[in-house]
Amino acid sequence: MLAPTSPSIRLEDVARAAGVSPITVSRALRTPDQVAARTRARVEEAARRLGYVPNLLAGALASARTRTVGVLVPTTASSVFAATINGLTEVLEEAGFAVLMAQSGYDADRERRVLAALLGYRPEGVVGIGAPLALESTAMLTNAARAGVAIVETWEVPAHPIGSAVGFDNKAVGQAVARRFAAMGRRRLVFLGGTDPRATARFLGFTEAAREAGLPRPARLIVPSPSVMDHAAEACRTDPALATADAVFASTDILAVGALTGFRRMGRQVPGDVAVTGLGDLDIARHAVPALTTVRIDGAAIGRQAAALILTREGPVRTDLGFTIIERDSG
Amino acid sequence: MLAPTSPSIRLEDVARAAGVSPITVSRALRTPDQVAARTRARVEEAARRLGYVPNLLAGALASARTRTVGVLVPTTASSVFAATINGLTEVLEEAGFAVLMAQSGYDADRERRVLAALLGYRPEGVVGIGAPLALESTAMLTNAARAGVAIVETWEVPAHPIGSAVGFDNKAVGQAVARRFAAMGRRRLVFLGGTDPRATARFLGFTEAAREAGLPRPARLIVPSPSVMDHAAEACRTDPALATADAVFASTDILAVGALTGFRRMGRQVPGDVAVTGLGDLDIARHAVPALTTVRIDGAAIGRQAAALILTREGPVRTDLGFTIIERDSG
DNA sequence: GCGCCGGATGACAGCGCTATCATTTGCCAT
DNA sequence: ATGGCAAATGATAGCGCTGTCATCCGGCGC
Repeated sequence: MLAPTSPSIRLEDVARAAGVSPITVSRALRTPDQVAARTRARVEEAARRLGYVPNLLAGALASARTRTVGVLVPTTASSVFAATINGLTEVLEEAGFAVLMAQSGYDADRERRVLAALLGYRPEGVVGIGAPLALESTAMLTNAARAGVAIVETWEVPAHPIGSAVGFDNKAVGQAVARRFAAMGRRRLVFLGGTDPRATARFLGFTEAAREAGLPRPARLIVPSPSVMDHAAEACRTDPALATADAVFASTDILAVGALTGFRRMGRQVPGDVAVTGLGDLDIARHAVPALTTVRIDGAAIGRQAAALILTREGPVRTDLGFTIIERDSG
Repeated sequence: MLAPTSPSIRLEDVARAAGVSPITVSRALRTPDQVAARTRARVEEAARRLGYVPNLLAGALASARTRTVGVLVPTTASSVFAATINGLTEVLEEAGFAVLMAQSGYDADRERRVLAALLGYRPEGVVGIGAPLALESTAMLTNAARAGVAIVETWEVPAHPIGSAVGFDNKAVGQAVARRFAAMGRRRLVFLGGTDPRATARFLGFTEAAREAGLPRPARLIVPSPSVMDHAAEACRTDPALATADAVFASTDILAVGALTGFRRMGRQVPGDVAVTGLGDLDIARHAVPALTTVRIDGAAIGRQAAALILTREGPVRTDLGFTIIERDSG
C-alpha cells in the first residue's frame, strides 16, 4: 500500500510564501550576508514553516559543486579502516560535505562497478584505501582527476599515485616486524594476511629482513578475508606452517586475535611457543589475552589528512605518517 | 597547484561521436532493448572510447528517481552495526542503488544536521538505527515520508514507527538476560550501556524481570560511548557497583569484552565471581577469554530486510526478527 | 497497391536550483 | 538638487539529463 504522496516544497514555494523572488530565497539561505535582515527573517520564517529542504541535487547541477566526497573502502565491516573513515567523515561533515560510501569487498570487479556509480554522482573528491585493484578503476580515476576531482589514496604511498597519497611504508612495516622477531631469536616466521597490495608489500619487507637476518624464508598464509577472525583461528588448526611457527605477523589485529584463539585451542603458548604481532592497534589489541603486540597506525590522522587534502584542493601531495610497534605480551 | 582541468564528457558528446541524438544514447545505456543492435553497439563503443560516466545527478533530477538510500547510524566505528550496514549495502548495490551514510554519533543535534543534509539529496529511502533522537528529526522524516520517501527504523520496533520497522524487542532481551541471571543464582545485577532508547528499553526489561525474581534493583551504569571497550574496563576499576556485582549485562559485546578486561585486572574471576553477558554476538564474543555469553542479533538479516522494504516500497511493515541467547563461558 | 502497425529514432520541454548580468533603491558627497 | 555608488533584489538562461509525444520507416495483410 502506497501512502498518498505530496510533492516536496521547492524554492519557489518558499519565495511565494515570503513574498520575494526565488533567487532571494536562495541567497537568504546560502549567503545570508547578501540579504537585508528583515527580508532574511521573512524567508527563514517561511522556510521553517513549510519545512523546506533544499534539493541539493538541483543545486549541485546548477553550481557544479556537489559538496560530496566518495570513499572507496574494501569493507566497512572491519574496524581496521573505521578510524580512517571516522576521521575523514568528521572533517568533511564540518565543512558541509556529504560522504558517499562504496565497498569493493577486496574484489576488482565489484570495485569497478561501485566506482563507476560513485563517479556518476560527481564527487569533488575520491578517497580510496590503497591504490585501486583494477586497471580500469585507475583509468576512471585518472580521467576523473583530469576533470578536476581530487583523488587521495590512503594506507599506502604507491610508487605512482594518481593524485595525493597519505599513508605509511608497508614494506618498512614488514621489515621492522621481521627484524624484531629475529632479534628475539625467533626463526620460523609466518606471514598471515590477504592478497591486497598493502599486505603484499608488508610480506615483501618481512621476507627481505628475514633473509638479511639469515632466517629461513617465511611462509605466507593467505586468508579469504583479512577481517574475519575465524579464518585465522581455522588456519592455526589446519596449516602445518602455523603448527611449527615460532613467530606470526598477522596483517590485521583481527587476524592476530583469531590466531591467538587458534593457538590457545591447539595448546600452543603465546608468546612462549609462538610470538604473535598484529597491525592496527585496534581496541581489541589491548583487550586480547595475552595483550597483543601490534604495529600502530594512526588511522584517524590518515582520514583527517585525506579530508584536508580534498577541502584545500592542494595539488598532489605525498605524506608518510609512519608507524610504531607497540610491545605488549603476545611477543 | 591545480592541474588544468577538462570538462567531463556529456551525453551529447557521446551522441555526436556515435552519430545519433542524445536521447538515443540515453536509451542505449539505460534501456538497451529499445535500441537497434547496430546503433547500440556504436553508442557503446563511443561511450567506452570517450570514458563517458553518466551524470547521475542530472539523471536523478530529470527522472525524480535518485536511486539513492540514506543510512543514519549512530556510528560506523562500532562493529555492532557493521553487519546491518553490510546486509543493507549488499542488497541495495545489487539493485543499483547508492548508499549515503550519515553518522549521528549518538548526538541529537548532530543527527538533526546530518539528516537535513541527507534529505537534501532526495534519497528514495532512509534507514535509521532505531527511532530518531530529536523531535525535529522525526518531523523531517515524517515530512519526507509524505513526499514518498520510504522510512525504515531498525534494531527496534518503536511503539509508533514513522514507516516500517525491522528489529527485535529490546525490553524482552533485558528480561531474558535477567531471568537467566536469576536462574543461575546471581543477585547483584548491573546493567552497563549507553543512554540511547534501545539500551534504555533493555534496562527496563532487565529491571522488571529482576524485580519479579525478587532480586534487588539492578544498578545502571552509563558509559560515554557503547562502542569503546576502554570505557567499560575503566568502569570496572572505578565503579563500586561493578566491584560488588555478581552479574553484568553489557549493552554491546564491545563493552562486555571491556568488562572482561576490567575484571581480569581487578582480579575478579569470570564467571566465578561475576557473570558477563554481551549483545550482538560479534566475532570478538567467540574469541574473548573467557568466550562471551551473548545475545545474538542477526544484524545482516535486519539490513537485508530493511533494503528489501525500500526496494519493494511495501507500505508500513513491522517485523520482529527475535534474538537468541548464546551460552558460552563467561556466565 | 494501399493503409496500417509497431519498432526505432528524434524534438522539445522541464526537473529545481544557481551564475550572471540587470535593475532598483537609498544615501552620501558635492 | 543631482550625480554616483553600493546595497538589495530581480530576470534570464542553463546545468545534463529524461519523460512525453511526435515522426519516420519498413513490412505485412488484404
